[in-house]
This record gives sequence, C-alpha cells and structure tokens, in this order.
Amino acid sequence: MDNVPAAGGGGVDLTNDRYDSDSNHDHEHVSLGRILSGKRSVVSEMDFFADEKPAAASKEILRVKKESVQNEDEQLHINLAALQADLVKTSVENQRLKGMLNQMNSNYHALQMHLFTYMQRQHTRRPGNDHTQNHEMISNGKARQFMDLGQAAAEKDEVVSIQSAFSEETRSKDFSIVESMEISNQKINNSNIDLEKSTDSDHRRRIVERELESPEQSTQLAGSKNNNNNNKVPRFNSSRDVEQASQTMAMIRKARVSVRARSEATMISDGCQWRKYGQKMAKGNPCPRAYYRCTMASGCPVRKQVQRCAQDKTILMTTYEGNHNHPLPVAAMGMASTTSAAASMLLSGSMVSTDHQHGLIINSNDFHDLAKTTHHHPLPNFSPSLASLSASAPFPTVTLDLTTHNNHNPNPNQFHHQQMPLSQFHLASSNSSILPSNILTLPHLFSNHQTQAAVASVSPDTISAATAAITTDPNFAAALVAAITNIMGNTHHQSHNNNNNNSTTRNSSDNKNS
DNA sequence: CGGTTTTGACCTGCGC
DNA sequence: GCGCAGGTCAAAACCG
Repeated sequence: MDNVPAAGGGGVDLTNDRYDSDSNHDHEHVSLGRILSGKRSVVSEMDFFADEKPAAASKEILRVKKESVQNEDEQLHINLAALQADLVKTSVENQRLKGMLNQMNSNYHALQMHLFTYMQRQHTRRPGNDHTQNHEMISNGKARQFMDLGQAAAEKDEVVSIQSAFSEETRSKDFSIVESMEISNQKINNSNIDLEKSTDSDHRRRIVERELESPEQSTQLAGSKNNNNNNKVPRFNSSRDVEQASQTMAMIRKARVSVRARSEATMISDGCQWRKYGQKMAKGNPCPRAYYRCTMASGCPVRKQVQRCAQDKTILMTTYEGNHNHPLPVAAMGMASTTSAAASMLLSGSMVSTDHQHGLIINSNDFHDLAKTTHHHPLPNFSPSLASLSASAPFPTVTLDLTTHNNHNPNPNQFHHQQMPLSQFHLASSNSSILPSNILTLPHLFSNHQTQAAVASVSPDTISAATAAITTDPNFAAALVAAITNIMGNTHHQSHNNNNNNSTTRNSSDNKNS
C-alpha cells in the first residue's frame, strides 16, 4: 500500500509529463499484467521511473485501488449498519430494563423501610429483649435489617404476616417480585396500623391470627392490580402452616452458601480471617474436611467448611454458614454484591416459577434487574457459572458452581457450545457425577457473553471472597425468606422423593479420625 | 508469648 | 439402644 502512489499525486503527474508521447498498449498490458499478477512483488517509486509506461500502469493501479477501497467502504457500511441495529436494540432493551429497575427499586426500598419500622417497633415494645442483632439492626440502619429476619422469626406469630408475603405461591409463573413486595408492603402496613392501635401483645396476636384466618382480606390488601393473583396470596389457615413457616425461618438461620471453584490452594483467601477448629474425614471422600471459624470479631458466628471434591480434587468446595456480626473488609466486599445478587436471584421466588412438568424455571434476564436493583452499582466481573439450590439437605444450601466455565479449558470456542439457551433454562435434578444428586441444578444463570467472559477470567480467590461476603449481605436473608418459603412445598415433596438419593446418606465406613 | 493448627475425644442427630 | 457420621471442643504442638 505504501508503495502505491497516491491518486492524483505529484508522482503521477511527473510520469505523465515524461512519457506522454509513447502509447505502446502491449507494453502497458505487460506491465499491468506483471503488476496485477504480482510478479513484481514490490511496486516502488523507483519502478515507475524504470518502466516504459508507468503512467498507464499507475492509473490502472489507482483504479484497482479505488475499487478495493470502495469494497472496503461497502463492507464498512454493512458492518456499521449491523452495529447501529445492535445499538438500537440494546438501547430499547436498556430502556425496558431501566423501567423495570426503577419499579423494583422503589418497591424494594419501600418494603425495607416498612419492615425496618415494623421490627424496630417490635423491639422497642419488648424491654426485656436482648437480641443483640436487633440492636445492631437499629444502630446500623436499614443495611442490616434483613439479617435479623431469622431472629425476628422466633416470634413466629408476629412475623408471620411478613413471611406470608413470600409464600410458596410465589412459585406461580407470573408472580413477580414487585407484586410480592407490594403485598408485603400492604400487609405490613395493615399490621402496623392495627398494632399501633393495640396496647398488649395478646391483642397483637389476635390481629395476626385474624389476618391468617382471613386470607381473603389479605388478598384484597394485595390490591386489585391483578385479580389473577388472588389465589396466589399466601394462606396460613392452620396452625400447621404457621408451624411450617416457623420451621422455614429456623432453616433460614441455618442457610448455607456453598461455592465450588478450582484452586490448588488448601484454602482460598476471601478477605476474612479464619481459625481452623477442626478437621474430619468425611464419608466417601478421601480428602479431609476442614472447619473454620471467623475470627475477625469476637463471637462472629460465621463458619466455613473447606473440602476438596472427591471426584475432582482440583475443585475446592467451600461452604459458608451464618452471618457476620461485623463489617467486612474491602477485600471481602469487592465482589460481594454480584454474588449476593446471584444468590438472591437464585433464591428469589420472583425469579423462579414452576413448570409442573419440568420443575423450576428461572428467567435469566431477571438476574441483572435484581442485581442492579439490590446493589445499585454495576456488576463486577464475577458471575457463577452454575447455581443450585439444595431442597432436601438439612439446611437450605445455595451452591454456586464456578467450575463449569471457570476451568482451564484450552479451547475458548468450546465455551459457547456449553451454553444453555439465553432466555430460560430449566431447573432439574442433576445427573452430574460431581454434584450431589439431591441438589436442584440451575444451569447457567448468566448467559450474556460479557458475563461469560467474566466467568472465564475470574480467579478462585475472588470467587471465594465473593461467596464469603454473601453471608454478610443483608439482602441474602430476605432472599432466603422468599426462596425457602417458595420451595417449601417442593422441598417436602422432593425431599421425600430424594431421600434415598441423598448425598449425605451415611455408609457404614468409619471415617472418624484415628 | 499470643495466635493458630493439629488431633483425639466428645456431643448430637439420625436410622435401624 | 446401638452404631454411624457430622460437627465441635480443647489440650498440646507449632509458629512467627
């Protein structure tokens, strides 16, 4: 290219002046043929002066060059048009997402404020209440309010109206998080109004019971926005339901977040300080399981278990349990929101609907909505490649499997072949030889290409840090409330069905340390 | 010397 | 009631 004189340039004029009188077309063709056939490998300025018909040749070169440039222009225009079309589509999608985000955001915060007010009121009405975490909740503001749902749930007959907003009925296909929050808001509102009028706890209890016994009223409270939701409003019309709700809340306190990630290290650093307090040989796994306790603050209840996968020893399984009772360091908080959003989305009944034939379906588009709604900042470059929710384990366990795409795959092109359809994917019993059979698998929550790339590039350390932070995120408990009540119905059925396949089934071997 | 790790003993829950 | 397995305790060892 550099060797070709510019069209209309001085070089061309110069050759024309010099060789204008000669018009040997054969020679011209020979020269052109040589040029076009590439036999003259380099068309330099020196070549033009040496040739008998450089002017004609250069014109032809210019013509060819011009055609080439035109072709490139056409190609550019096509690409530009495609880009512009993509931009328009993206813009439209952004507008739609913004609208959804705003709506969810406002509802979410309204619910937070109502719940906070409600629980604060309960706290102040019980002078003997020594719930330290309640105190923290009040002192730290709304950031911690959801962390205490578990404690609050101990007062089951007072919190049940909140629970009911996250009923199992959220499994219904068209039951959105916004609707759930609206119902919660209105029910909490109603409870607050009644409670303000009441002066004694018995009266308050009667009010809650009245609410439980009159689901139709609650339905009306949920508003007439969507009549189809009338039959989706929670119904706690028996003491058994209340007891079940109480059990659900107890489970929440025992909820776990588990992460599978590839790592050579014995324990991946997650920004927190841990002290090992035990090690055991677990059944069916030659690798010992290590038990760690958070030592960043005295009395922090968070514990974690670290164990290598029996089938693939490059996979490190880290399970977190409990909520930190202290602020997390930046290192641990960096990716917290995204992972928390993943857990929230996974657990949120609003995102999961029921296909009675195939199990649960989750809409991948909703993840980003919820992530932005609950965390108010762009997603870090972290996403779990696979998440699952154990329904039959003793404790509800969210498992984020980051090994599927966060592997050492030498061929990045295979990446895309592994992807599930972008819009929806089924949650079905896992046949994986690594994942426990009792864990419901949500294949790939994050299906856009950007997040796929992020998954491919994220480091195990970061993953672990993010997961540890899940347990500290105030939204996590809230999401658990929704999710566990959501899956309770399924849980009971599936736990019965899966009892014989439970991965925690014990064998007769003695794994005790000796 | 204080904090952490190791490791055998102990506790608890569950199934038979 | 017994055995098994998971989980925790706590004394000793280890480490910086």
